Amino acid sequence: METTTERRRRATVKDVALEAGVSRGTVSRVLNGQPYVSDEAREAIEAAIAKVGFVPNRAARSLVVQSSQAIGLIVHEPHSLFVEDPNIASILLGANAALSEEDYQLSFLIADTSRDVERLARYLSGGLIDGVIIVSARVGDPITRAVRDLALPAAFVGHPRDIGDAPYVAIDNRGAAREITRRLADTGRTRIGMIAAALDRDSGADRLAGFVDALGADFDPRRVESVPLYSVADGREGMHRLLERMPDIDGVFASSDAVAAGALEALREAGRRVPEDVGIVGFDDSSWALRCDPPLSTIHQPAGELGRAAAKAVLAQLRGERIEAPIMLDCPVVWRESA
Amino acid sequence: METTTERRRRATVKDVALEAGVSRGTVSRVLNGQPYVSDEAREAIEAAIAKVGFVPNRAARSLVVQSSQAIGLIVHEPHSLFVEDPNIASILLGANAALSEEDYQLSFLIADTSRDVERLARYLSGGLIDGVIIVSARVGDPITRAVRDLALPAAFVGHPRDIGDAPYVAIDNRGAAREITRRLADTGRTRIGMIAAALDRDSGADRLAGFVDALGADFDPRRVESVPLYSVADGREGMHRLLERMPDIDGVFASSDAVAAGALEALREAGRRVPEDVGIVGFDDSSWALRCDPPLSTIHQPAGELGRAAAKAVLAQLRGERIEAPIMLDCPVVWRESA
DNA sequence: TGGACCGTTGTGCGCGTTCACAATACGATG
DNA sequence: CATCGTATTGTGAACGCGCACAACGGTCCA
Repeated sequence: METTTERRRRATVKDVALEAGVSRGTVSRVLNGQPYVSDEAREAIEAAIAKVGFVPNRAARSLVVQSSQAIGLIVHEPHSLFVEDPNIASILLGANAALSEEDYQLSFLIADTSRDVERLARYLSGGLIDGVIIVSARVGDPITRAVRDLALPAAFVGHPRDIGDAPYVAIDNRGAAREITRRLADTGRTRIGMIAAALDRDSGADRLAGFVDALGADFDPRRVESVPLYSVADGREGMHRLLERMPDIDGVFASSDAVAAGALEALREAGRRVPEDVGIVGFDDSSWALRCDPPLSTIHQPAGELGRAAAKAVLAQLRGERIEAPIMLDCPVVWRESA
Repeated sequence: METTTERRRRATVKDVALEAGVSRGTVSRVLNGQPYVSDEAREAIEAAIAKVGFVPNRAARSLVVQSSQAIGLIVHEPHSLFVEDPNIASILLGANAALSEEDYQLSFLIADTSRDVERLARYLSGGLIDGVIIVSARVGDPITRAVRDLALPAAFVGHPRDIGDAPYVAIDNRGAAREITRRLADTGRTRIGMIAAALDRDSGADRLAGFVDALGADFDPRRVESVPLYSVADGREGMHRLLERMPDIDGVFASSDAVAAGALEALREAGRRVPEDVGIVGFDDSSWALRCDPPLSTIHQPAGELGRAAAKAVLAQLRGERIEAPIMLDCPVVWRESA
């Protein structure tokens, strides 16, 4: 043993059996709540378990039943974004709640560097994880590939195009973006631009598509400024560039609340008033939305529910059920003061 | 098997051995990089591994070597706080980086409800986790007790009083609080109050102690408003109460940036200008600090480094090293515009 | 009294690894 | 040529558990 603290040998079923004066099989039966064990045997065993401080070895159990009662939630993101994004935490909590109800343990796995990705793939294939929830995957993501190769029960939050018919839970990003952009127009804005972030993933691309839909014939690619991440810094940068190209801009659709928060800073720096001079709307209804000044009009993204639904989808697969249709969740517009 | 997709039987060492025409022992040797295996055997085995798509079963390996190359990071927090707290994410990332370097997998475990706590304790004792990093434990925390009972290598971030001589990594909350409060006084504030959050944990209590230190003879318990959580809502609530009791207040030490953000809202609602009428300082230097208007003067908490150091402490214990002294990290004052 | 049946219990095997040991082959050395 | 050491390999046991099966003792009915 490698600790200095001389870790004492753990009690095993055999110890319990010995202590209780029964056989391993009987102990195993009470452990798993199976029938055919007499009351006196059960009591003796329970007493013995308490006495020797027995706790089943999960590795051994996993080995024989080929499952570990643990499911992973994988986030493949660069550092910075994860720290800033409150959505991920909510998804995590929602998934945990659903799993907890069925006595599954959630294990949150993060893939940061490419080295992480490799190690993670090994870990997943090691049999210590029964299924996975994958958040914010990109098209061509190596994690996605690894999961498919392992035929591991999985559910995606969001919908990268290359996951085949794997179950996913999502919102209608495109429709929501269309709706919120339209209402921006309905309130009288005529020179509307967009800061489009994360075009390399489905949510980003779909939000842009919704924007294009809404503008219809008025659409002009010069109205869109693209930035890599859903981050405050990128939002600010994007807004600055947009202001330069459209000095008379009077409406902005930022593809996330964080992006909107950055845009708000840029607008303030440029001396524009919100919502008087320019109206702005975000996406997510994260804690950013209320924290901004003025509070953001945005799309409510049910992050907790997404996590919960994804978890349930994985559990269903574990039970052998087949998930046919994607699970789509509602995401209403929340109208506040920024537009 | 429980999946509908007919998960194919995984290849085992035996399959590889058969394919390569050698014995299990030899396969095991190349798998673990041990000496005494001929070049031709090694090549044959590597080819066989690739051919049959072998990947070692971790449960089986864990069973015999009594270790799993995975360490847990436990956060025991009610929902809301975790979602709001950017520190936790940074700690997580720091720990992950350190573990990744030694090829350990980080598994993030959250304990939300009391049911979670129980399940978590079972999970930890199951042998699938070699050690744990514990964040934000309270005194008397059942998780702490479970970990001690298991004699699991552990490291705490922060310093609950009842962890005995378990290794921990922390900052000098008391000293930092003292320092920042003093500078509040040095800039001419004379009627200074504090919003003290989370007094049930060491960080909260120590920050209050530092405040008391700084005020010295001027201290009066009526200057302190206590709230349960490091949250924006509680900060706002606390500030409102403080304003009521000290209408002439001209300086506030909020025990975290989130609390300060809430206080800022309350001050704005009360029509006080910051920093002209009242100066305010926070604690953490989280993303809140820069996001507030005006930007917060605060204490820089090296969250990523805390996580990294805690991870290293756990790994050291796994190697059999004994961690004598607590690990203390620097936390400089960051002076901005809110005071 | 014999057999069928039921509840209850014990036993052996296998899950996929690693590890210690024995066994083998080969060359070098006396 | 016998002996020894060294490099390499195979084999059995063990890790802790669940499961299938056999075995036991008793009750009930014919």
